[in-house]
Amino acid sequence: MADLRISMEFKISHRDKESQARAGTLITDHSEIQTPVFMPVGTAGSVKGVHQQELKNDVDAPIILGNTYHLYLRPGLEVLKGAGGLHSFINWDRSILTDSGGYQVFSLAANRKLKPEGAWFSSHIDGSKHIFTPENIVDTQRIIGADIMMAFDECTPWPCDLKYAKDSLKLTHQWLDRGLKQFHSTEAHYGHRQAFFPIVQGSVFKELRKESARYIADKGAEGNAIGGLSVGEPAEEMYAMIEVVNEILPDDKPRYLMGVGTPVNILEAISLGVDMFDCVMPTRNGRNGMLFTSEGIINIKNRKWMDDYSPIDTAGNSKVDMQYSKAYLRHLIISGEMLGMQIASLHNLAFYLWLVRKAFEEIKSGTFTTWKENIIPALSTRL
RNA sequence: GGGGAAAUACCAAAGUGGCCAACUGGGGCAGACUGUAAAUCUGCUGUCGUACGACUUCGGAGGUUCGAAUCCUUCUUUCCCCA
Repeated sequence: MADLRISMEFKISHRDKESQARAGTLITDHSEIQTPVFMPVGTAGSVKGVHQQELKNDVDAPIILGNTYHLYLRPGLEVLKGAGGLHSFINWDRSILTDSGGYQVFSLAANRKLKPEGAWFSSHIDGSKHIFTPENIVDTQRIIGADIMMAFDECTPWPCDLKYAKDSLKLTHQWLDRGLKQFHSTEAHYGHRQAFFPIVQGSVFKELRKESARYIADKGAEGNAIGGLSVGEPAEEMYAMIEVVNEILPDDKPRYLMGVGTPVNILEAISLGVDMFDCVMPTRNGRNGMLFTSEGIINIKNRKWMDDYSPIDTAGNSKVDMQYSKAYLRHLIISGEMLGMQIASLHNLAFYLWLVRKAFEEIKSGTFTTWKENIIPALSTRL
């Protein structure tokens, strides 16, 4: 079998002395990504409520996510193929990472059946039956054309007993080997390179996490992911898992913590040596009226903002922050106006991207840990 | 001028003798949301109390009844139809 083709470059430029935090650059054929990075989630070919143009010009996201399960069901592979891949279809010329559908194994558990060969799904759209295998998930991600493709895994639920976690991990590892094989024996379709990230599982069991991290580290992939966390377990358990896993995962490859999280989660994970993040929180919670700001967390639906005409966030990381008042945004969200959801999503994403860029700068200047400790109280304050 | 219908909590609207402090919507208040089946979901919404519960309510007044939002009398108000 051929060696993993080099499909991206990752260089760590700075390291924090007091923690495992690193600052670096990840380069794909579509964009240069400064790490740590937060990747907005665009499940179905759209970061909900935010234009691609805003993602570039205002949020300045170097990479966004897509989801294999959702894109496979709709618009479907023929449409994606006809468009020449997802980048072209959605008019996004920066990087894209696609989740494999492993999370849907977890979140759509009621609609699926796990078998050694793969996972049978009933479509949440029309009930039709489909099988996802480690192989066809690679093929599908080839058609989507993601710069970074994810291995097909089972994101274990929480709580979950040791036996279940063990069996699940075994399955995830078997699926990984099959996915890798498929990855190595297929080619990218659209002239740009694609990387393939394996995913560490093991629930909240340290020994399983270590075993999984060793198994994955051995594969020599260009980047590695930590999955199965932030599914309900206490944050401390999540941090403990990240810590043991990162002691084993290759230091010179990017580490991607899947599905995390709150601003505080992200800073803590950065200090544990994580480089990449994604989460629906800034967009979903934004649509539901929660704002992450430099001064704390705001539930803009609360009555107290009714006549607060101050800017959304005086730190002003996004153009909308100074353009609109809290009172106006509250009115829009309360009234169900779609503009409210758009502004909230844009603000939150801009805030998240500002946070990781700031983390980069602080790591670079050797002040990350102090800065982190100082900013955490504000980030977790409920206003 | 004549005939008919109706008045229920913030709004709309069920209930037509006890299971009613009163269905259900809406509105209001608060909470949840972490690789998006989510512009979604949950709770509360007469007063006091954490709660068991207690107390005051269904236009006003009076009455029938063991018991009334529900039946009777009367008053007030609103709406509709015919002149």
